[in-house]
Amino acid sequence: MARWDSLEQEQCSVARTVAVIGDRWSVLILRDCFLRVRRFEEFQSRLGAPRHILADRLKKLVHFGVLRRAPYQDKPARYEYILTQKGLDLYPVMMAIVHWGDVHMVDERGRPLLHEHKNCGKVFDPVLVCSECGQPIRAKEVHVHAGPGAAEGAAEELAARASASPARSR
Amino acid sequence: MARWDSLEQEQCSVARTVAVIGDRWSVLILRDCFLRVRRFEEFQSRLGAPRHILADRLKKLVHFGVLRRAPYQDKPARYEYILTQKGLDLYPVMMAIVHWGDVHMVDERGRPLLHEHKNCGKVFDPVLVCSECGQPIRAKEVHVHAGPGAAEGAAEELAARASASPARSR
DNA sequence: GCATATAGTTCGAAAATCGAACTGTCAATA
DNA sequence: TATTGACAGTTCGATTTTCGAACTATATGC
Repeated sequence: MARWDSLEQEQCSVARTVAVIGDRWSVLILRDCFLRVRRFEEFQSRLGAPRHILADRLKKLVHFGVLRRAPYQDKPARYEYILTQKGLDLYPVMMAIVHWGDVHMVDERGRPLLHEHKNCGKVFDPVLVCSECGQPIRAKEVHVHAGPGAAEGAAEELAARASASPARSR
Repeated sequence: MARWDSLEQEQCSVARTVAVIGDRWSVLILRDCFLRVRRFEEFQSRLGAPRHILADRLKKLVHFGVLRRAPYQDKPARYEYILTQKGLDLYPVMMAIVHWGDVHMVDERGRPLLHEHKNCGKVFDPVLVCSECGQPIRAKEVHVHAGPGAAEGAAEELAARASASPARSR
């Protein structure tokens, strides 16, 4: 992953997130974390991943503060991997991924899992809404600005791109 | 990607989504798509990806119906890559990724990009809410059931896991 | 005839991943 | 006491992917 370390430095929140969870095993590990899997052997048997790859990914997720490695017994020392708050904050990413898969990738048998919101007691879908007005968000209703951490020239480039080619020709 | 083709077959919406967008370049390509990039050369110069890898990923995204390859001129024939509805539906995934990066991976200079909701005119954050009651969703407030497309034994396994280890010991 | 633009393809070298076997610690069993 | 089993990794050679650089193909403009 030598080349990919530079992603962390990029002036882009997608790139920086991809540096953390942008490989297949990491996403699957996190899926299992949200299903309360915590131990090496259990990750391994569920995922079928090569053991050293699993060890590497767990190490990396700990390094990035997404998981923490907590002892659950001495003699012999054993550790389990638990989501930190930073890791728990990936829940919207996971749910968005699950929902897209539920809508676009299911077979004729339907969804593998259903999600029930304990607060209201109903099976639900996750919906992405605007923090300010509460309405669902669609790509075309969003305008992108350069923020304080933008790269040089990003503002101009975004402006040019926004005016070019009016959204859709056909 | 020989081994990963089997992900598509798995009884899990995360795995099936990962089969489509589960590598680094694909996510970065999609980021650029949502910023209205459409042409091979522009993807290539923005991403710096090896050209054959880019070609391969674009081919795959078209194969999965996330992008379509549309001609924009004859003589010589030239094509551009445009998000389909299936691709546009990945917007919540992208926004969730961006937001996590904004919160957890920014440097001292702040967010690279700001998102303005045209409907309400404000800079916003994406929030994941319950489709049924409209409240924001947290991982601990969700109970997972086996759905109609679940694997054999999934229901029992989930039930066992839900009762085990009451959420957090320390 | 030659440079430029666009969208790829080809190829050998380098890096990541693979499966299988091995290591180390300790408890329980024979 | 020797052996087996559970757990959490590490090591290793073979395979697969990715990398960077060069090359191909089509057409326009000088």
